[in-house]
Amino acid sequence: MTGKVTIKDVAKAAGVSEATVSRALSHSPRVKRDTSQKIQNIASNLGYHPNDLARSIRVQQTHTLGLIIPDILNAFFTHLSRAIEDAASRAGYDVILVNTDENLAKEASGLNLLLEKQVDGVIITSAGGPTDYAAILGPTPAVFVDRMPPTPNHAPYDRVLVDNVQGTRAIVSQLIAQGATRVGIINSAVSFTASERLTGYQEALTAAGIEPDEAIEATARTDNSNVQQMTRQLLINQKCDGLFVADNTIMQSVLRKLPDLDVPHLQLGGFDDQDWFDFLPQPIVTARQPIAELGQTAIDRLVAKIEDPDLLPEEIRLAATTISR
Amino acid sequence: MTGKVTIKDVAKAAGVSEATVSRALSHSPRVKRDTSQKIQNIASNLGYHPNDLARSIRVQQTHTLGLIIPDILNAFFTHLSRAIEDAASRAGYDVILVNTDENLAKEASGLNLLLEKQVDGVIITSAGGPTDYAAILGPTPAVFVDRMPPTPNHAPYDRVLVDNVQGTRAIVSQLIAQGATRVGIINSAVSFTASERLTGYQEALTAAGIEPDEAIEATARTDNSNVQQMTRQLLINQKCDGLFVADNTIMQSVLRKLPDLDVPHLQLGGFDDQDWFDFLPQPIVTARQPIAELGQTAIDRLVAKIEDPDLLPEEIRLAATTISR
DNA sequence: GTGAAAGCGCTAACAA
DNA sequence: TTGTTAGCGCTTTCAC
Repeated sequence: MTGKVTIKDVAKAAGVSEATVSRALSHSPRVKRDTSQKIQNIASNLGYHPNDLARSIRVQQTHTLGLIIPDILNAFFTHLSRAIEDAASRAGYDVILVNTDENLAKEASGLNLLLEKQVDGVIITSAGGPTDYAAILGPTPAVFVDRMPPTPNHAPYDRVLVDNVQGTRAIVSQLIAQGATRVGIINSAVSFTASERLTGYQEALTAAGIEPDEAIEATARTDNSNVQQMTRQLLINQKCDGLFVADNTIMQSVLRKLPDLDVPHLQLGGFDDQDWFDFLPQPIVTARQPIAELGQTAIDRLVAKIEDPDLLPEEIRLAATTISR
Repeated sequence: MTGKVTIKDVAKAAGVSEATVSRALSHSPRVKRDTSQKIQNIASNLGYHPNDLARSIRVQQTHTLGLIIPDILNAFFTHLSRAIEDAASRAGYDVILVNTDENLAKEASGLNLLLEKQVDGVIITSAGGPTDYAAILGPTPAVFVDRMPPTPNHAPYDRVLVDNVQGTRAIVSQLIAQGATRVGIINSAVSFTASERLTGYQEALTAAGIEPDEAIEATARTDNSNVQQMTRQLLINQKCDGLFVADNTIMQSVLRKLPDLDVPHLQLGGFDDQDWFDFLPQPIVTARQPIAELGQTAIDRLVAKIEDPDLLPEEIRLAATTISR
């Protein structure tokens, strides 16, 4: 916490009361121009920085939001947090970020940390546990983004989600259109995402007159440690000529395995686009998620809820765009 | 800012004074076991979250650090901030991040924001302007990481930097060892980085008995908008058979241009490693920066400086590792 | 082992 | 247009 100069020092130096300094610094019209000007100068000369903590505690608002994500190193979340920060900034809020690494304990302690810092609201990418968010959050507004909590009659929070079913269906249909006849799936360990993407996958198969086959529906571990082996299993043993991969971290493991496998005609598709996919020798069909809109919408809803706590929660679905290379 | 339940509520419910609650919650030994236990329970039942703002203002410390980086979307900074956050967390500090987009005004306002939030210290990747950091920071401890400010007799701050000269020299030497005879450079727009990397580049040429040629020393714009054209200029017009690229964002533009150029035997090298370079058809020689150590060292120095303001600043150089593919 | 009271830096009535 | 005062939620002497 910085050394020192407080409003009192400025007041003293300017020969006015603290109240007047406060008014001058917030450009209140109720202070004379000269006085105001003089105070500004003195403040700046003294290197005065208003203490936002004191201010927040007084006005009961921090104009700060909390953001809970699994891991900033995951490219999807890198982009999502930047989008959220930009949107928040436009709305006049700062954001504090917490990485959970999909760990429920870290998520809970991160939430507590944010609440102790008195954030005005939080945006959560749920780690998907049985966490009782309402109990932790109390009256603090929240919105879930990208993933919903698995509560049965879900809590009174907004949800801003991608249409995973539609997105996956489109990709898998595209793989089939490109000639794949037997499309396997390596699904995500994140249950919310996984179940929706599995549905989309199965719908696409059914729509093409293909019977889903459980033998080629695999699920990655959280750390993806089994993905390379699954890739071999699906592409070699099960002779899949198409493969849908549920997220970008799994895709990375798959790409690492492919050169060993000699499957030049594989039709490969996955959720989450990354710009370096352009550079791959192997074409990939992906779903580009509407990240900027996700962030903007989440902030819009959260700010609305902060300003009007009685606002009823909604579930908003945004469409993903298919990209073929 | 969350609704409500304060230490006063807990005190009332427990039939004790606020002071006792405060002691109980901070596990002071000066409160009876039963009392303490009872208070803990009541607090938890009431959903009490201590107000960290009030606490910070009272104890004059926020155990929060500020981090100023150009852009979290740049993979190097994504990793750096995660490393810094992890190291900070281990040391008992939270961190608030600000993106500057290499914009001096944003850097200055971001710094002010952090100071108003009363951070105990800041870590800065300098945008490289003539900013008078000492004037803005006042007594707040700071350490520069990755890039130093261009002040002549530099301010009393620690600097944790990568050995750009050594790193670049190693890469360019490797390109030559692999057969390149005419190695061009596309340098960074960031002046600190650029000048050091240029030195390393020239040293490698000289060491190999090659005369540096200004005609093949180019500099990218901040937004890299001229990189593709420069790539053509160097590889086609100037007939370079080797190319050193000063950072990962420039590399991305170069990679986008290469397929147009038909230069299969190009020896390509660049600073900043990315794991997806493994998947490229084109091999690349890179310098892997010691990001985790960079973050840990920066935090170590900053925390030391917070605890002992009289600590003398140092400049620490960490070596980069060359990776050939 | 516990309570009363002061005060961190600020803003917002209320007065003047 | 400016000053006085109270108080936000917390910790910390200083009493008892």
